[in-house]
Amino acid sequence: MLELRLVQGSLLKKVLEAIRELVTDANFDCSATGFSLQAMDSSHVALVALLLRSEGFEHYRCDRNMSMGMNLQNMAKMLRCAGNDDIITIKADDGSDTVTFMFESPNQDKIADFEMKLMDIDSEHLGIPDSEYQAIVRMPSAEFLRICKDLSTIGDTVIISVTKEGVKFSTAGDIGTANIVCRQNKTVDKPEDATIIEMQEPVSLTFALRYMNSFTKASPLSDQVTISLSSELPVVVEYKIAEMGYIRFYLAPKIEEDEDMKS
Amino acid sequence: MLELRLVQGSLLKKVLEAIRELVTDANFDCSATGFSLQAMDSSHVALVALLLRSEGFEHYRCDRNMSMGMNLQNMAKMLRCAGNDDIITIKADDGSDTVTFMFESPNQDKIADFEMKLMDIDSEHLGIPDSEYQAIVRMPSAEFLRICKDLSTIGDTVIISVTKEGVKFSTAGDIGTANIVCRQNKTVDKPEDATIIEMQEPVSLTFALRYMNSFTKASPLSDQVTISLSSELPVVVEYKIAEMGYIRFYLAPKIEEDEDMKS
DNA sequence: GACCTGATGA
DNA sequence: TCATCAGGTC
Repeated sequence: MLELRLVQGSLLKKVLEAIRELVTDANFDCSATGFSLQAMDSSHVALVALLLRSEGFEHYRCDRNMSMGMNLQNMAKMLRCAGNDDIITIKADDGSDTVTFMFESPNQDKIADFEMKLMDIDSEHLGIPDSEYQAIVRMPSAEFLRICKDLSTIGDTVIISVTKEGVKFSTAGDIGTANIVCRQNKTVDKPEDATIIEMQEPVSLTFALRYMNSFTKASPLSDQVTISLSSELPVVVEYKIAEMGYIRFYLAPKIEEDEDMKS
Repeated sequence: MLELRLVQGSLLKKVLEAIRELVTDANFDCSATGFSLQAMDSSHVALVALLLRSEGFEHYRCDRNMSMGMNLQNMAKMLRCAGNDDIITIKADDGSDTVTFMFESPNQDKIADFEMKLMDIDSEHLGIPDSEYQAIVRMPSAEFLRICKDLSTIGDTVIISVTKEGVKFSTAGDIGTANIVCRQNKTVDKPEDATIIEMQEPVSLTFALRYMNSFTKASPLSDQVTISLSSELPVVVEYKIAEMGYIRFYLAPKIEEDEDMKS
């Protein structure tokens, strides 16, 4: 038996809006630790990892570990039926092939339950090691969103280069080239406006903007985004989910040869 | 070497949004006087003249006259990547075949530079004589925009008739006819709401609404528009750019015979 | 209330 | 990638 009650239901709504474009089907894993998901995007290039810790739920009952395969498009459809202020409860009986989402309006006047069929999904759960990164950039998520969108109008890939002074986002396309530099800035009125760079050594990596733009769909979850970079490692783009956990997106850098081969 | 720093970068953004629909490629001419452009629209019917005086820039360095051919669609794309509060600097080295647009965010935390290839464009720079006009109408740009849009839903051409009392915009189409009269009104709370007519003698001219509607894309640049009319002369539709200059659109009147010839 | 811009689905 | 739809702004 599983019963997870989330007072701030809008969080779950935002989580699904953030990943449904990238991942079509995925297993949600439920354990004493929390409610989590790990999945590759449909083209097997990017990876999404979600964690909602059990402590973040008002009520968290998970008698034994469960893995529930869901179609995220359909799950998002159902969650869109929840009001933003609704309390959402996720329920599943042991051995059942369905999951139930219950939405309670704040004043308890409206109670809805949506039942969805579960799917069998081959899960390839990767152990993701905690790596040391050459550079970690924390910046306003809205700014990162804007930069990725702007650069997309010029080119298809972004080169992210970190030095002590700042982080540079560059692209090139038919009509020209673009470089956007964000300086480190810790002394800002509101902490959510800060741009902070922790750098062990300079790093410069290339990524497909298409995926970056998908990742930024998670911006509503957090004012800040963290970008962790190392040569030879996938970049991690992380959005913290207040009091609960995170969404992390992993994307392998493009190898330099790619640049020469295109034409 | 050319370096023009414009604190109110949104002006340049608006200028490009105003003319990119009408003109695809054009030469920007840079001299000690200012940054200017003169170009025919793609069907060679209308003419655009832009002037941004050097005094309007915070910093204006132009060692020698330069003419820079740009694709306005691409230039607009790049300028859209500037924030509305950004400071924009236009840079070009002598003999270079590129131009660089630099965007600085107000707090200097974000600095972007976009480089664009220049083009070779045959320019046919016309000397436009300062003519005397039979009538000059000054009116709110939003009102002119609205009139042109409204009349477009009825007909394809507008007859602009000026008398001492006011200016009349008329059209006719399959579904009927329309006349909109704006009376002179100098005694208005806000000067930008005034409608002022300076008339030497009455005049009535016909124009294609399609072009008028293009011209009104410049409305965000100025609260007022000036329409200068004379028989046998192109109409001038002018939007002043605060402290800097103007955009002027020229359009030849339709000859009366046109009316009879259309079936 | 209308228009325009941005976002989404086919 | 394009057309449609929704939300924000004036």
